[in-house]
Amino acid sequence: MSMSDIIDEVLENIRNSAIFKNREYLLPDYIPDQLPFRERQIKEIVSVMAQLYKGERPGNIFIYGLTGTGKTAVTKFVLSNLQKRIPDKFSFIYINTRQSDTPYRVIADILEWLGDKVPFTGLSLAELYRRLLKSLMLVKNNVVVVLDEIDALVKKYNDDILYRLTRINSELNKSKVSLIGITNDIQFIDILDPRVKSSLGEIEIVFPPYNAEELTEILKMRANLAFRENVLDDSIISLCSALAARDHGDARRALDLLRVSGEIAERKGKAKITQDDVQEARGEIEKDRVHEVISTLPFHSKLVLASILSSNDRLTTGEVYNIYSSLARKMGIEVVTQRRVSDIINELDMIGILNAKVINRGRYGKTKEISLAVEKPLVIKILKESDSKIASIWS
DNA sequence: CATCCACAGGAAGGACGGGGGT
DNA sequence: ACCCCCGTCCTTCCTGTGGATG
Repeated sequence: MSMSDIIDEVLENIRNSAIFKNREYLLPDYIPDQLPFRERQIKEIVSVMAQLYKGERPGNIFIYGLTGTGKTAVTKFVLSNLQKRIPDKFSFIYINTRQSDTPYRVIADILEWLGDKVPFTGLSLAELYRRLLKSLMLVKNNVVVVLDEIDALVKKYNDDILYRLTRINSELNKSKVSLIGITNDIQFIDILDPRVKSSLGEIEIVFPPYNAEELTEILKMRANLAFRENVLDDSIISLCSALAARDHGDARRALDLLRVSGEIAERKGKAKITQDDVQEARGEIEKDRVHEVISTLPFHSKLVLASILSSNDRLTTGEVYNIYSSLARKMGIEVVTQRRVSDIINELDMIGILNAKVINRGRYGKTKEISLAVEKPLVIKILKESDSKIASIWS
């Protein structure tokens, strides 16, 4: 089969889809031209950014809101629309600090965006800041830097990068930099250095979670764009919204759920999405997530996880460490310290594979109560196929 | 009511592999 | 060629702690 045949075939499949008219409208990175229930936030951001029109530096903005409350979509929406209207007044860069998760990467991203080629690693941070300043000197317009999910970056490192970025303007004369910081941790601002706090928190905007009715409305709009007629009725949309509303009103999850439900119905060759498809989609999304996080774990984290699987009860840190140690001994592998295992347990908790709760048992000490947060057979299956040494535990 | 358990979790730093600048 | 930097995973040493028990 030739290349163009393959392309034709894929296109043909899409044209023939009984379910989707245009699947892209349900993908997470699609920015709609309507953002319902966010008028107030849009207005606030625009009124701050309007300073750009006069060629002045807008105040730094700090945006809070849980995941899937439209923070990123609204910010991108406002900036790109503004860009269309006053293209010669400013430029902006969006950086997700979950992807670019070190100060080095963030600065490197800005430099690359400015057209400066920087090595993946090797330079000192000080050198990067020097280059950044040099490059910014040559920029004529104001620059808006959006830092999405900065709480993660600042917690992992410190707020030095924010401090430097907020201070950089004093070294620049032509163009000025303004920051938009996005976070889903409300308490985040408290851990900032007071100087950064006062500078970054010039304007604060809050994004409350969507409730079930609002989610329903949002899903309806997107469903109309994405699906063919009569593919789904309102009960499907309500179900997706209800499931997502239970999860702190996360619109992204709701959209994912709807899209995957559609994909499942399509794979089955059905013409309509049913409630069962939605339930199946839930399971599939969760499985993908678990697979993704477990298979990329370092070896000892996998081994710690495997240790926890060996019991159906809740375990303490000490018990986990004992099981882990004996597994490692059997396999002839050096153990890491209990201190490290304690951190590994926290990491596994963070990514939602375990539940680890600190408890006080009085006389019997302070420890963590650890249990599996996901389906055990699934974890075993993933561990087996991702590491042959660990697979030998169950053989 | 003080004690003391079984850890929690912070701080500092090191080994190592991937990558520089000059 | 030489020395330097970075991120990741890990160690060592440490101080802190809620509440059942004696």
